[in-house]
Amino acid sequence: MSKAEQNPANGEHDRDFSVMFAALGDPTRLAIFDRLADGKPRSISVLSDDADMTRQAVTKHLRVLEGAGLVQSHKVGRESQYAFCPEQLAQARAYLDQVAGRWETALMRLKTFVEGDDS
Amino acid sequence: MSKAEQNPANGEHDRDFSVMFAALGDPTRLAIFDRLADGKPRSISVLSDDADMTRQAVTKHLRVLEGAGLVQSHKVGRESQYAFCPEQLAQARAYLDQVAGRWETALMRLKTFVEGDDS
DNA sequence: ATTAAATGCAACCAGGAGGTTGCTTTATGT
DNA sequence: ACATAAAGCAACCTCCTGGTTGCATTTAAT
Repeated sequence: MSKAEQNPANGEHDRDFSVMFAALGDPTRLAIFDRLADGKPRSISVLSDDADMTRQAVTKHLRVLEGAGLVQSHKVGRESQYAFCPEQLAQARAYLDQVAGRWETALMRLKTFVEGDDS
Repeated sequence: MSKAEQNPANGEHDRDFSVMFAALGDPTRLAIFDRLADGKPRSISVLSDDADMTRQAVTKHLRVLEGAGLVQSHKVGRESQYAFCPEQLAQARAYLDQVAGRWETALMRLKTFVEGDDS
C-alpha cells in the first residue's frame, strides 16, 4: 500500500513484523511459543511427545519460530534445545503499542474537534 | 500442544489469538491495518488505489482483517468504508504482555535460585 | 434515462504451508 | 561393540492462500 510503498523503510518495517506475526499466526506454533514462555528450554522430542502430529512437523514449526527470532536453539549432545527468546516479543509489543498510540491520539484530536475547540 | 490440549479452554484461547496474528501476518494486510490506525475510515477503492494489486485482492484482505475483528466495515451509499477497530488490538497487546510477564517472573525465579537464595 | 463509479460474486490458477513417510546420521547408554 | 534415542534430510501430498479475470449489481452523477 502507498504509505508503506512511498516510504521504502516502512515497507521493510511491515515485512519484518509480518514475519513475526505470521509465525504466531498458527495455533500449533502459538501453543509452542506459549509453552516455552516459562523459560525452560525443551528438546524437539519433548515438545513433540504430547503433540498430535509428527516430530518432523513440530521441527518445521520450531524452525519457523526460530526464523522469526521468537525462539533460539542450541544443540546439546544429540538433542537440540529450543528456548524462548524475548527480544522479538518486545519488538512486537512495541509495535502494537505504537499503533495503539497513533489511534488514541487520532481519537483525541477528533474528540476535541467535535467538542468545538476551535480556539 | 499438550498443555493447551489438556486444558480445552486454553486451546480455544490459542486458536482465537492465532487468527488475529495470522491476519497481521501478511505484509499487505499489516500495511492496511497500519494505515487505518489514524482512525479515518476508507473505502475499498481508496485503499486499492495505490496498491500494486487488484481491488479484489484488497477486498479479500479486508475481509480477513474484519474476520479477525481488527477492522470494521459499514456501507455508506454505494461504497463500503473500512475503519480501525481497537478492541482486538488491545486483546493482542494484553496477550503479549501476559506472555512477557510469565517469562519475566520465570527469569526472576531463576536468578534468585542461582544467586543461592536457599532460605 | 444513461453513463460511470464502487462493489459483489464466482471461477480459476500457481505456489506455499502444514503435514506425512522413509531413510540416514549422530550421540548415548550398556 | 551394539542397540537405541534424537534429530536431520528429502520427497511427496493436500489444501489453503493470495492473486487474477470476467461479469453482474447497486448507487451516484449528468
